[in-house]
Amino acid sequence: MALAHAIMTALLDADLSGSELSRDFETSLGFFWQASHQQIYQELHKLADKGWLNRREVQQSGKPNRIVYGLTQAGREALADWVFGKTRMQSAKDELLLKLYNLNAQNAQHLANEITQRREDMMQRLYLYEKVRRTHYAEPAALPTRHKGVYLALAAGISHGEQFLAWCDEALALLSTVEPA
Amino acid sequence: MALAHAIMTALLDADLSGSELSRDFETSLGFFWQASHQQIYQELHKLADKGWLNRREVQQSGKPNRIVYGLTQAGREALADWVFGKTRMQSAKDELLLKLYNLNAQNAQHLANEITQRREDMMQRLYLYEKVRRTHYAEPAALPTRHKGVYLALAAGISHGEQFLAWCDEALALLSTVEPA
DNA sequence: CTGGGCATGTAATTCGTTACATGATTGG
DNA sequence: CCAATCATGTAACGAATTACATGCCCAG
Repeated sequence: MALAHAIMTALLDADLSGSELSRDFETSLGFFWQASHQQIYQELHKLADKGWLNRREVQQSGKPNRIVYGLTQAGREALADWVFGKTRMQSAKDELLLKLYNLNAQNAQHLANEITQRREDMMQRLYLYEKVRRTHYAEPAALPTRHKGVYLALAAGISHGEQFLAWCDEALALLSTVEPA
Repeated sequence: MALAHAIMTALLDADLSGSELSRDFETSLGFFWQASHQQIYQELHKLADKGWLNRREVQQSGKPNRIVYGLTQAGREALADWVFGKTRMQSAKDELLLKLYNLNAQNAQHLANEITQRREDMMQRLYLYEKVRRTHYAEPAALPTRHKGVYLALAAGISHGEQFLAWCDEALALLSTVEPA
């Protein structure tokens, strides 16, 4: 049931449409939660049926109409309760590390390429995160309470990203010592 | 299909039974791949049917018999091929960070407790990882090729863990500035 | 000889992914 | 007008979780 709460969390600050939520799950929120647009649309229907979200259609000139969802009071309460429940999920699955277990002279170059690619993706992401930090969270201790939590999630993303870059460098250095087949 | 390859990877060095695999997925491998025993038993049957694993029963005095699985030649080849395919999964889902988005004066203490708990779990895990590194991977550049890959996965776990501890400290410090309700 | 734990498994349900569909809009 | 794109959605399938089941051995 965690996707439901992820969606409601994304709606705390602003009402959003399915595609806007989808984009959030690819960028900011995407660091610690992923969901496809298909999942999101399904879940939005379920949540609206449950009475945790309300739904309204917004006319747009020169664009398809958006269907915008917002938290109801019941939704806010369900979300607040959920925070006190048991926290279970902390899954991390990474095929790349699995593949490294299979390292040999034949595939070393291939794996090095994959790591290089990921390094670049992470740099890109870090650049965005750092920009957000500078512009909105320069002085964490002075933030309003809820924003402190958002800042901490951002900080987790940034420090994980920096650690990852360093690991990539170590990995590429070590892989370069593997003699090609 | 990645669970199949995770299991085969775990069987590269030694033949294992379902419960032994299960334990591996909780500890070493568990850092970047998780699987329940139910999933593992199901997948073992599938893989044996496919001819990628062989299966033999080992009599044990004073214990239930173990059913031990090992890679076949076909399994080794399928695994080697898989390394060259597209690497998609890098999912990370963490309810705790999601909950931090919902930070307020009421739940700050609860969240601080959860972070403290996770910090201790991670310390425990790091202690094990560091011990393995010291005893088996003291000089990475001198390792045989495949072990270099295993080392890199371990190194990813360790540096991620260290980063996480630092983040926990930052988080606890900032949470302590939230006035209780 | 019984209660608890371990190794192995099955079944039902929920969650997530892949593939496909539809209408409307904008760029060329 | 045609191709590409966006927003919304459905269907089928595969993966993962939850709940339950069975036999066997050990400790008390």
